[in-house]
Amino acid sequence: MATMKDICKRAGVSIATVSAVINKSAYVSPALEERVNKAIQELNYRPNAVARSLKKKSTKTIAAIVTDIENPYYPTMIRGMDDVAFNFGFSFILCNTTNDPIRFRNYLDLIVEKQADGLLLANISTEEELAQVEKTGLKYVLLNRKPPAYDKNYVGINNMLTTELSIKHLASLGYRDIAYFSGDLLISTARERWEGFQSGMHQQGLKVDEALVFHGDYTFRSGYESTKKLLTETKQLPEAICAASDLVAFGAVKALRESGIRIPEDIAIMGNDNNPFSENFIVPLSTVDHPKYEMGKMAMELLLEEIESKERKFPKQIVLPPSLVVRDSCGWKSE
Amino acid sequence: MATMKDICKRAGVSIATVSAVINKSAYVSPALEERVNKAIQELNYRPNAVARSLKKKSTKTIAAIVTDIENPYYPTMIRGMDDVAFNFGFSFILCNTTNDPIRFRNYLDLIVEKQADGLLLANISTEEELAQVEKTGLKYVLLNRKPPAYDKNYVGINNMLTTELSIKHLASLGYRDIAYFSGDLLISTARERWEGFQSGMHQQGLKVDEALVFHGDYTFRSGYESTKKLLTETKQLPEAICAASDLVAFGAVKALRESGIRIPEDIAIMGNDNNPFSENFIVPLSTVDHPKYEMGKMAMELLLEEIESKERKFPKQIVLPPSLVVRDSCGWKSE
DNA sequence: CTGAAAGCGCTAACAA
DNA sequence: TTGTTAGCGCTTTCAG
Repeated sequence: MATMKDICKRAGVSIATVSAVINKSAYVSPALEERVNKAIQELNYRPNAVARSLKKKSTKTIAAIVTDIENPYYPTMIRGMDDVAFNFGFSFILCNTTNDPIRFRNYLDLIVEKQADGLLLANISTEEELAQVEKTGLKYVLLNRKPPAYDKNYVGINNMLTTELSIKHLASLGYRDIAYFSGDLLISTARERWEGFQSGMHQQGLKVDEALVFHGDYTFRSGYESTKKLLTETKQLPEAICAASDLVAFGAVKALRESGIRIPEDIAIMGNDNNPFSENFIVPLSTVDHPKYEMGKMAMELLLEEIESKERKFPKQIVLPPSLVVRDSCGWKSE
Repeated sequence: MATMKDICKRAGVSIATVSAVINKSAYVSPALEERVNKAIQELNYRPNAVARSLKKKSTKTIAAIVTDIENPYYPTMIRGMDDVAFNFGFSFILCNTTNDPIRFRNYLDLIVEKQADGLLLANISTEEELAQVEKTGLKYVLLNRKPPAYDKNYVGINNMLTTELSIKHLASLGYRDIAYFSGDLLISTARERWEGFQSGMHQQGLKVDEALVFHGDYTFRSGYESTKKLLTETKQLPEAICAASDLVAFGAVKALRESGIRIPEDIAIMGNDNNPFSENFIVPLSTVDHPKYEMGKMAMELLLEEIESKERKFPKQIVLPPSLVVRDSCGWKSE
């Protein structure tokens, strides 16, 4: 690899001049600039970012930590991140913890050693995890999930509204007897959706039937099992199921169909998050769309702003709106 | 951030001693080692990897370039890569080109500037792209797709076998009249699957009906449109459709159902690649599983081996076997 | 406007 | 066994 020294020899100028033309950091006479550029071309020279980073104490790289890149929620978020990182000339280290806390710790160490300029975290749920992040001293922003009472930089969606919207939709279709399949309440988004369910029911003048709420997690399996339980425990089918995620709804649909129950004729089902496959699922799933791309994008923008500006910025929480997506799984109002 | 100098002051030793204990690169008396470790603890010191990289001319980072991280084929591959990178203490820069050639170029520049130790590429289809990669001078391995006649480091699957397996399965179920929905033949995997279809038909003593092959790409939309075309152009439905990807199969299923055609009763349909949602699709899709995780894993291993060993290794092509996954979309042999 | 030189944090000879 | 020192490739004063 050619270095700046090679360039200055070849161009017959000093190293400072080379630096000046590369970074446009000072006026250089057209003649010299020409010569330098020519040498750069000829030697196929590319500046060494490692050396520059050492000097400037900035690597222009951001790390993102995610628990499970195979969950289709994340690739879209990641694309949002990557798009803005790319536009800012930053690169982007991806860390997939597979939900392993020790792997999380190790990634954090790796990230400080590599001198990343900032950190994006999509799955921080506890104070302890947050404390570890704080300990790195890095600038960071959380997105999607957050620990209780967290009040620093964050971008997420209005999860409470997701379920309120769902209930409103269900109620408008005439359903009153509504089951809820909750996510894991240790996770902020699941707590918020659960609250939204309750307040939504309240707003619609409906009451929540404890026998009809099942606490599980966001997985397909959880939806499947909750449905099986529902089917055995309760004598009469509810009119509708409100699921905490599309995967949960998928699982429910599978179990329902195994019992010969038709959707939406016998029961309506509402998802949450608008999984890429919902549109073409067995029965196109009515759900609530989350702006995942924007989440990733804005989180990266927020972080980069924070990094590029010298002054300490005031913490900012950005909450994006979800939106109802009506497909077939809840039926249609008979006029 | 504390530096090595801070440590040596605090521990009252020389900087070389500190380096020796951190890297275990030389014997240090237990007493000194103790003192050094204590100082490291107290100052919460972490070595600066960029300084180390500058000196050692190795960054311990690998970049991966992928065209579309939202295609569920890739997250699994990426998990495979990340798992081994993590185990080797490497970190992992993700570059999502969104299929934009100029973005591809820019990523390549970024990657050489950042001094990545190696490069993983999942979507190289042309000589030109390959030439650009070669020009970086980096060690690399291709996976999944490759340019024609490429004979260097590669890991992929036996794509020809995927369609042969499909046809064999279809034939065993008694189908003879089989349509093929191809991917984009500019892509190596699509070419290989297409060849596999032809040779598979041949092996089963079946002949391919030109009127029944549709060239498109790997998308849902392509499957949908090919089916519409099939439905209008041909008077009689084939007995089965062999799709070049699961997404194509999904699109076909959608179009078929819109026309009231039942699967598998009226027509059988076979996917290819085993999308995570195929299992729970409208009709559970029979398909061919690709070992995506292993592909990512082995590609990263191959690359890391290459990097860690000094001698020039002999190029290696690893071809992994696909495997048939029988679900419901092709029906079952009536005893 | 251009060049010389110091130094970012670390490693690895080489000396002691 | 431990310490001194010269760079790695670049940026950035500061003189000229």
